[in-house]
Amino acid sequence: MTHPSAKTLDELNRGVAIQTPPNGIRTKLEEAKKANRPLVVKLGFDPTAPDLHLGHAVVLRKMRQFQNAGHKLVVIIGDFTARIGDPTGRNKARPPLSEEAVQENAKTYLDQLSKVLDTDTSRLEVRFNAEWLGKMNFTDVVKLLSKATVAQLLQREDFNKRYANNIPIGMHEMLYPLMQGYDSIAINADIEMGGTDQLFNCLVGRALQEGDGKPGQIVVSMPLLVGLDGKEKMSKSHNNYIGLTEEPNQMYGKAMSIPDHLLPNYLDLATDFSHDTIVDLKEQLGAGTANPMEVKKLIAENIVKQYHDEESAKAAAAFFYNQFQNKAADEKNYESIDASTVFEGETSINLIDLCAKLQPDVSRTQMRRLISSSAVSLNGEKLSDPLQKVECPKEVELKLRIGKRGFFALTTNAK
RNA sequence: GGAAGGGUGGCCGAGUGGUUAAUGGCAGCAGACUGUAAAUCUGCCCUCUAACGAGUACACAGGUUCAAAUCCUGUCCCUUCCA
Repeated sequence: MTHPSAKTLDELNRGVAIQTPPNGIRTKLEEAKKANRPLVVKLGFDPTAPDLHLGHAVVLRKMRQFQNAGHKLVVIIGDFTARIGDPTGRNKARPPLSEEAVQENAKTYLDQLSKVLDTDTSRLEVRFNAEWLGKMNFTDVVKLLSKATVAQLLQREDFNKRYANNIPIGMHEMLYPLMQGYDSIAINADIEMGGTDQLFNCLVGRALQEGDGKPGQIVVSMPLLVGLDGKEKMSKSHNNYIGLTEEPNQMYGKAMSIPDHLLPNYLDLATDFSHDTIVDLKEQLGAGTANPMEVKKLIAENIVKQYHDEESAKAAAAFFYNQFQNKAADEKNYESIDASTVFEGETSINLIDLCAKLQPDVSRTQMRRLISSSAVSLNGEKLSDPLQKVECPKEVELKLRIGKRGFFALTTNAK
């Protein structure tokens, strides 16, 4: 059990968007020290979306700091919610998850969490909320419901908005904050973590605990990370995310696609550079003395390093440079394809047939358009006629490029 | 149960009988340029076809018409108000 030194407190407070009540972290730390026990820090997950990304990592990294300070994390998998299913709007066919699927997802979570957190069971506990929510009978539920009013729930921004705009709000949706709040009672949470979008739900938890005659949890909200599109928050549904388990090259490339204006934001929320370095880089960006691209490269490499290792990060940086920045086409990395699988014995085939086979996901109509807009090149030479014949390679391999990211090398291995 | 409004391409959103595969915006893709898969500009953006062209598409099922996303009937779904 470490003592809440000024340094620890400082670290824990840094980067937090909102903590309720103010100075709550300090209060809790002191409480814990007095009682000589670790704090219980809670974070909830929906078990239906097992892809964690850098946005989640903002919260996770803060939680890691709590771990380092000797406190205990409880990750709650909302399997009960998933069991009910969500009949809202378009996603009608979202079947309730089976017991096995939930377990499987939980395992996936743990794998991903290990990228940031210490997953030693003495430091991190995983609980399923069906454990307590599943046991409640209707009397319990109604009792829980009586703790909140419709007006209170309508204060939540998205409910409020939807109500004002005639967009449906399911009763069960209004129940979610209460269920989530009840989780806090069940595990005696001292602190609940989340993005600022979770503030409302977390506060409900605090209120419920107090209504239950227990000390209310502190709510620690981390800023939301803006996604690669530079607009929406990072999320799977906007497809603007970098997943924690993505391959180094992809991670690096995606990081290079963040808009320039987001750089300071990413320095703060996604890198583990020292505070001084971050301040320095931000200053240089502001003053225009640093090239945004170079800073972006630093960020990209740092991100890959965090979720893989130093070596992969360097390799990814080199790969990116070679593949996309280097003008010389020769040394790029091509996916090796056995020509016979494409040519199937023919000595030559149409360009469009060739491309269609290499990228079967793209419809032929689309491929035709791609070729016409000169997105395809063969051995460095742009081709724009879909019907152009391509000879089956013999000794020398064919280097075919489709769009920015399709690199294929056709070779004849046989014979 | 009653009344009113609504369901359009990945999303938002025009269109209320006829060059409408359907304006516009967002997202996506490509090209140019560059400082990167940033920014900016340009083009593309249902499928099949070498092409002429054809096939699907405006909740679903029918109907009227030379012609329907657009009119009629029924069904399903959503929203609001009243009970």
